[in-house]
Amino acid sequence: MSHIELLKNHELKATPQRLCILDTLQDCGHATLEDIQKIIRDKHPTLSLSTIYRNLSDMVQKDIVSEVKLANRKDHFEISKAKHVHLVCQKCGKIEDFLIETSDLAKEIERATGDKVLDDTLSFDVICKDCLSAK
Amino acid sequence: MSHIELLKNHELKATPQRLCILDTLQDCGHATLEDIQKIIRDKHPTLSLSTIYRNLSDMVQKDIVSEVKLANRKDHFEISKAKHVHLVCQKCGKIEDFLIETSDLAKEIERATGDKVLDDTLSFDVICKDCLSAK
DNA sequence: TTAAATGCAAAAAATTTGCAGACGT
DNA sequence: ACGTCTGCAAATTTTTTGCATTTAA
Repeated sequence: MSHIELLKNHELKATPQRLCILDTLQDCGHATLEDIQKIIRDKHPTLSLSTIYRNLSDMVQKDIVSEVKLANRKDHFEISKAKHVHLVCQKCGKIEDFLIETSDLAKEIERATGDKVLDDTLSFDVICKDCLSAK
Repeated sequence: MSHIELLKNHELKATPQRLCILDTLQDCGHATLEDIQKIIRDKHPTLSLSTIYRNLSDMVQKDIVSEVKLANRKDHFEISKAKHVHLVCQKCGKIEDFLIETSDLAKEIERATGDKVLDDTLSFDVICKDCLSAK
């Protein structure tokens, strides 16, 4: 689905600013607010900071974009996609995605607590393959 | 271990301010910076905001306190303890801890990626038992 | 006694808001 | 044409810092 459709499907106008933000997220995979500002400053120098704030916030509300919170790192934003685990390399800082079935854990929690598990976000701190082999 | 020992073991002086912050975290289990300010304002009205910031930051550095980042919620602080999962109720906002063995997941990730998994932080969004039965 | 810690006030950084004009549909 | 969206500047909120004084060890 194109970003234009994506926005329209969520009752948001497909403005160049919003498309620019989405393109940036698409290119980066993960990006902090700072990253986004910096990248956008080149492509679209007149795009204001408040517009970035407002649109990220709106798109997170609409669940077009996800805000990813990780320990010891600035918050990242990304285009919402299927559930995955974040692998955060403590050496080089790279963040990999890893698709995984976590429903067994969810089931176990439901059994033990009586709660209903809705959704999950999971991250692991790792030393990535590249950093391991660089030693 | 007392909070005094806890601080001394980490080369931090056991000041009344630090003890007050730790007591507050102990009582609350989880607390946002705002919570901490509010609670401390009563017990110890002269404890300054910058001291709270500085000490939380120092104690997180020393790993006495953990900063818990959760999607769509303000960051929480808590006294560091054994690894556990956070269950965040989307209805009432309550956060429960749930001790669980996640090493199988870690193993699976290591096998599939070649990374070394160091540590984990995991949270699940739930509707808690109480909210479920309140319907 | 002495290095570390605190409070205060001020600075800096991050985020939000109001509003007049521009723009997507 | 209409209501939404934007840029700008200003307001607000959050976090950090410098420094004189106090305090734990």
